[in-house]
Amino acid sequence: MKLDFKLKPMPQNLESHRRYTMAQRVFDVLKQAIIQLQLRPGNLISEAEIAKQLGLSRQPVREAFIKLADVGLVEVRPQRGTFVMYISRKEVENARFIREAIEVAVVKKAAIGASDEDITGLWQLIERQQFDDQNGDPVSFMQHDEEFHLAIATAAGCQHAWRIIENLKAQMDRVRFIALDNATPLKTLIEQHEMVVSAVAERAPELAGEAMRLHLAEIVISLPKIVADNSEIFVD
Amino acid sequence: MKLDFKLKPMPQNLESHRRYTMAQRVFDVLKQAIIQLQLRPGNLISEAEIAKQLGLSRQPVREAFIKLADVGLVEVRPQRGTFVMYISRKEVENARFIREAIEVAVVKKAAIGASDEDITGLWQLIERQQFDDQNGDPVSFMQHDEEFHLAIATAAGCQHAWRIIENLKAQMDRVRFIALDNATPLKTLIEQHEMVVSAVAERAPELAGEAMRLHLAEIVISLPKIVADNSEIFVD
DNA sequence: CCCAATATACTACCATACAAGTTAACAAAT
DNA sequence: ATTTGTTAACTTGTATGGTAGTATATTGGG
Repeated sequence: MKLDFKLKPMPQNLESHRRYTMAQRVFDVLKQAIIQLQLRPGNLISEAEIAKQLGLSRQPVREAFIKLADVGLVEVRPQRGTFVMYISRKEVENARFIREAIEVAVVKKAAIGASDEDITGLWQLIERQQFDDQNGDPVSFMQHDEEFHLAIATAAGCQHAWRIIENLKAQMDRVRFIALDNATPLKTLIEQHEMVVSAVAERAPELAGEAMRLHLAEIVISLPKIVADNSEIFVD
Repeated sequence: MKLDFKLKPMPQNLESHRRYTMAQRVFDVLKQAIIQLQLRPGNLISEAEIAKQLGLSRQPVREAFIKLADVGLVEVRPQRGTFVMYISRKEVENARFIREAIEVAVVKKAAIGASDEDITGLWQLIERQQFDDQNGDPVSFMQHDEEFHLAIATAAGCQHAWRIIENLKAQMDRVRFIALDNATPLKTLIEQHEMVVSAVAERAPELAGEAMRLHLAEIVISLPKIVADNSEIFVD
């Protein structure tokens, strides 16, 4: 298989350098490659080959594989190979369910405890999303969307929750990557974000929770069409 | 440091044998050792030493360390060592919060969709817990408790949720291990379980959710005393 | 032509060796 | 006595070699 991704440059900051091991860097690179479908479901990726392409030994690659398997992006089959997992509709729905449970609880907490500065920050993030929409820049929007959800968790004092959600999102992000153009218009998503922040600003936990629930249900609506258009990379 | 744990025997079933790697076995052993405080917070555990004690090379031990670090039971400090993490009150509460969010959502789903056989099974598990209580066998109870929560997830069609909860539980299980004798009487916990199953049997999602919420709040009540009695292994 | 036995070319798992960084102890100089 | 420089004994990170299992191609017999 032909690949052409490279490791990101090592950060100059020597302090963070120490903890940013090769294995972690390989994990980051491969995760992005999988989410952006450069590595497609079903592809075989071998320790040796990836190692050669990235110019290092099999060891750090192996550790990256193990982490990718934990997140559910690849399957390591001993003595057989490591394969990019197909996108499972069922797994996507499972991830969505857990994410909904967590994020609804988190946003309720945010509605109770967020500071005025937190809320101002949320509105600012929405403004940037509107800017992305006007510019027709869905990639930038996807990033600001992530920042938005993280900001809510932070406002609720639940940054810890993001560690979990981040892994769940991996399952959903491949779907969202496909959907960048042809799915729910950004305008709709932004309006849902506005509903959430409005409820938080009004200190209305239940309302905020329901707004978030509605927002996270969006992927369920868009999924059938995406599956129909890309059935070769789905299972279930 | 002196240790005396051993690897569990390899399962005879050759099919599962293939996937049960040494690294996984080491992970299981060390996780239990940490939860049961044989490896105490602050202890240094080195790849080489554990490897020697288990009769393996550093490689599988290293992979186990990485997984333990992901779960938050140890901290790997490059070129310094790997240390058993102190129990963080904050992290315990964080884990409890996420677990509550997930399990409440799951039990609501169970109340809607559980089959009659599922509910019968839940009552049976409670009977076993009552048996454990009468026998004064808290270790057995702890296991049946775990089975109970898993059974609810299964009844809701949410076994996938257990993967997440299992990791969160690691944080809480050390606390529960300490609390085996001196904390909440098992009778109280069992009554809470009964409340949950009753609500599920009545197909009352909201009631079931609240019963579960109350049950999971129990650790918050017992935590302060446990921290006071064991402050040397806690931080925050 | 078809099928079975066999060789070959992979794979991941584990063991071992080396490299680079940290810590602590100890010796020498101030 | 205090500080500084050096050394030695650790640590984890990375590289490489060997082993066992699997899949595929190939070959030999029907």
